[in-house]
Amino acid sequence: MNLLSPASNSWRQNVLKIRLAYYSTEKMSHTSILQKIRDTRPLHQAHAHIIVSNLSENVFLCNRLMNAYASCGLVSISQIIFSQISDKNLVSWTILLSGLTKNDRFFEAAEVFNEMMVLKIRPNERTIATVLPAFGKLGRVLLGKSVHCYWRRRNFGGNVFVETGLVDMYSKFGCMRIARNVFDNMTVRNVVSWNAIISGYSSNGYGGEALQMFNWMRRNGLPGDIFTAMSLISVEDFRVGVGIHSLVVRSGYENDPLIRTALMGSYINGNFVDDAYRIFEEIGKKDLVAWTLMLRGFSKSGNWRRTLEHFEKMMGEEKIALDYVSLITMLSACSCFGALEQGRRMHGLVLKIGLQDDLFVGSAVIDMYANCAGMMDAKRYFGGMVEKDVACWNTLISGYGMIGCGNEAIDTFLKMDGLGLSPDESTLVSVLCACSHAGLVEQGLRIFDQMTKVWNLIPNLKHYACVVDLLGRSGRINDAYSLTKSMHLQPGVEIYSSLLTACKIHKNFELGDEIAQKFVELKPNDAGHYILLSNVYALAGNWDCARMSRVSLKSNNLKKNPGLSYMEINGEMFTFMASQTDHPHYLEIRDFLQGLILKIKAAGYEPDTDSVLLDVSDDVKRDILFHHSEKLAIAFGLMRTKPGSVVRITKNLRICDDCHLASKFVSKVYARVLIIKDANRFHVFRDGICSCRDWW
DNA sequence: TTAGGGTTAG
Repeated sequence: MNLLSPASNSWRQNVLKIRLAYYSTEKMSHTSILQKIRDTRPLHQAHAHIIVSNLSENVFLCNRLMNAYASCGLVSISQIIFSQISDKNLVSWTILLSGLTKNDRFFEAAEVFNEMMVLKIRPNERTIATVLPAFGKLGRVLLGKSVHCYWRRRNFGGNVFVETGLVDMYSKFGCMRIARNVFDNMTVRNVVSWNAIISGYSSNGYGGEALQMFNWMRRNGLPGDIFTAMSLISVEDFRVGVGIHSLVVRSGYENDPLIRTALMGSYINGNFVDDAYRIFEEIGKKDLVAWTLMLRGFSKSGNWRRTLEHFEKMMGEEKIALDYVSLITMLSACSCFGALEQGRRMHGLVLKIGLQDDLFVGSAVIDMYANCAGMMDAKRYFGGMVEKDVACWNTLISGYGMIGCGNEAIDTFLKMDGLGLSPDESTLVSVLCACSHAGLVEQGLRIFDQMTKVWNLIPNLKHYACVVDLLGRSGRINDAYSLTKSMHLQPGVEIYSSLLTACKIHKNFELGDEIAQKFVELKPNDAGHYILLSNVYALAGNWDCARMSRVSLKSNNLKKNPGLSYMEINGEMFTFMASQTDHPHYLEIRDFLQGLILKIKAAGYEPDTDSVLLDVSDDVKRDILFHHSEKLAIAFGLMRTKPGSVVRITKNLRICDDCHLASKFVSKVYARVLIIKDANRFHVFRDGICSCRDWW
């Protein structure tokens, strides 16, 4: 640029204007979208000025403009400007990439990077640092690794931006060993580098390592910042216990909105919904994320009434505009509670908001119908989708699995494979699980065997857990146990709990005891696992160990989920809790249930007191069985629905042996079809027989 | 260069 040319003066003015616009928008990026729109005006004016002043050929100016547009979210204008620059330089490419990644358009960023490679444009350190997050978010492992190699070959030397980007990328791939290796070899590290490794460990479930790195960081004289606090909040060990809050208070970020929502999330994950709600209430201006988190909190804690009330408040009083995540959360809640009526309403909202082409929403709708209405409705929605991804197919396959249609699940799986859609890890979990529910042992084993050979998938712990379940439930416990010993992975809680379940079903207490020992060493932080352990001991008559397991449950600050059953009658949801005598309809239900028990006893039912795994008298056991939530729900359902109609119940835990037995008798004596969905699958009781053929 | 809410599995 010739500074003496007549244009130079106006050029300087324009640079000034653009800088002004740039800085104002930069500040705006943290505030509301409305303000952003208002402030793009000077930017458009500057842009217009550049065009009329014949300056649109100036690369420097165009690069600046692109950056300014991208910074306020108008990345598509950035792309147009880029396409019109005749002599693009490396900075233009880098700014385009940065605009795309800053606006979450990772796929396009990777495409642009590929185009650069094709055009033999060599990226520099800044370009690489810009594009690495995109590879991480997209899971483009090979591309990421090749860029890492390229950077090493070019021998640029240490660069904190690139190296931190690499740590973050490998963490997102789940390759913590490589991430750590890059981190350890860094000569210069800043707080961002530390945060990247800490967040990597914490998000990949290595809480201990995350804390270790945090301590090491502090020993290096770095106190950490808000990002460090965010990463530590999500550390698993912190969730259930001591010190999340005190750490945050000490860090001084307690009132930050992001920290607050992260805290809410960790309380919800630890099943401390009231603590989460306390934080929610303290937030002055609640955003969609906070509202959505509470929706999940209420539904996760099994409280449908509060879930729905919260949703109505969100829609009514607060006029919060729903987005796809909040709708998925609600659909998933409807699915858990078997709330068909509300589920249909959510389906309507999906159409109203125009999210019918969203694939995530699609899976959630299919799942809701599969759980509430049946496979016909699920299939109808699936059939109407313009585009279907692997997750949609997986949802359909697991739907078939839940109703015990193993062959349909396998057929759907083969159909998907035949269409050229490669199954992913979850597909295999869904299909293996479907085989397990249907008792299709040989078919399941064959699919598992073909995993590596045909679909190039390396079995993970979940796959092994499915196969262990498949073998164990069919009585091949020793085969299941040898599989866990021969696999290339360290067995986790899931594997041992599958084995324990098998030992419990087949009353193999000797092996059960051996596995229980290993199980205890793993210190599971899920209440359900301790209950299982306690039940296995109880069945073996080892009451001391059974009691100990329940004590460790308490000492680990874990809460057992109470047994809950739900029933929707004419759109109204009724909840029943085990042993709940203060239910508004309790007396009515109790009287009816007493008569019901007498009737089915006359038909041959005898309470299965072995299902009560507590060291109490038989009378107390019978009373506990009488008050199981399913039985209260069945009685209420028979009372409140028309003779001959189907009684639908959803249960949060797995149905117990005694309720399963009683349901069979009820279906025969009362000539009613009972459909009970438990935590695992559907049981359709008809004429004294269950669709699961007592295999569950 | 790092950060909060979501679907399919047991």
